[in-house]
Amino acid sequence: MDSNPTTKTRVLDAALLSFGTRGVDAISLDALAADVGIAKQTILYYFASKDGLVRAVVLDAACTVRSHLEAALETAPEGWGRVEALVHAVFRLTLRQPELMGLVRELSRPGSMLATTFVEQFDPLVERARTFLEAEMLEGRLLPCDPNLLLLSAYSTVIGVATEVEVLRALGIEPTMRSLVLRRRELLRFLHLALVGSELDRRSVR
Amino acid sequence: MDSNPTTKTRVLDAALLSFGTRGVDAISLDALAADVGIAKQTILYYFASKDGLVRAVVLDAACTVRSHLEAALETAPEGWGRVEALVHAVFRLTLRQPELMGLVRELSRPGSMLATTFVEQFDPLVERARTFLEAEMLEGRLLPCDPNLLLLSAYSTVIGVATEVEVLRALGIEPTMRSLVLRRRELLRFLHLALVGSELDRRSVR
DNA sequence: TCACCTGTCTACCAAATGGTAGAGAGAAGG
DNA sequence: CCTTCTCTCTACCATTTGGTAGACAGGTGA
Repeated sequence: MDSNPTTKTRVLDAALLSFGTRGVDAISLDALAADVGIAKQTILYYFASKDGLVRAVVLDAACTVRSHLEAALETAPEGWGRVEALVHAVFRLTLRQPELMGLVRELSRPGSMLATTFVEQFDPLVERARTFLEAEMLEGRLLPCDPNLLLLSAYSTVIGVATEVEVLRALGIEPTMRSLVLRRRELLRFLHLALVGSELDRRSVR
Repeated sequence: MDSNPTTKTRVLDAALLSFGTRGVDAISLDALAADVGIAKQTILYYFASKDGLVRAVVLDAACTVRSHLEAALETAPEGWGRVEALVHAVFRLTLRQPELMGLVRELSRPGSMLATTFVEQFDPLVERARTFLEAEMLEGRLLPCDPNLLLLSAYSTVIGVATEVEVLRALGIEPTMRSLVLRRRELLRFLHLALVGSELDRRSVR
């Protein structure tokens, strides 16, 4: 770790945190500058405009998420284990940097220009996932279905379970570390049933 | 239908549309007034402040969603049919008023004050769903699990599949009516597997 | 007729916002 | 020592934003 981060990265980090938790529109450059402890103009020195800053933040976030997912796939076993590894990676990331997932949700608003920017970073990963699913279905280890729609269902479920804190509150579950682990386990069971079609042995859930 | 809606309801409707599709922060009172074709002050005559307007819109939206869900439950059969009926209701609503679901997503941002306001409207429905799930599990028609977490998974999946238009685009699926129907069918299969534990007969999917 | 209430408008305002201009400090290099 | 380049700052500015004050028109009841 660099103990003396550059001003630019400090701005990027603070922006990611603020944008991801409170939304891009809710954060002014003045507020962000005050947060970092610099003058607004210093931000505009590194990023031509607020739009430029937002784009940089989004690219940065996409890069972070992608590298974590790829790292998780590196060491993942075959078959169902890969799904498990990805879910674990998402939850780990959500725990450490909730703002990342917040930004993902922010971006997926219909019509958002940035969604494309963000999502393009994942094209290779999506392609890998698709071919993986097709292969598994062919070999009978996964129930056959449309891989695209399956990916969507799985994505929605994982992101939702990882980030829907307010809905959880409404259900009477306070979002603690413990409840996060429970949610992950329940989610894996849910996914396993939908994908593999049989009950997951609870003891085998990492 | 009232062919001559009051100014107040015209403001509410326009606000729901704008807030739901582009976000609350992105819409100024001036823009909204211009959209409705009135002066800004007229909005502030009916709603004490922008915050007041937003709250009214949220309550209105919650009421709409709730009444649709309740209506769907009225005529729904027992067991799995109830789940199906709810999913159909959500998709129907998403098709007719996408901005409603957009607002729901907007609200579920962590820390949003309005989330509570919105979600309180659904307490009775949630309670009903919970007891329903517990009863079904007891009688062996649903696989046993934590009803709260199951509700969360199901909610996330349904809302996600219904609203993640940008993610769909990234997967190469243009959001047409046809693809919406396909998504719904695939989602029901997904849910049926996870809840009931066996393959859903495709011909029986309404 | 007069007072009053409702609904809509024009005119205005203070604060905040994204952005520009340009000065100053300090290091680097000739 | 002087120039140049990098980085940060203060001082502004035009526009937008949520919100206030108050005028005006039309209807209603005493």
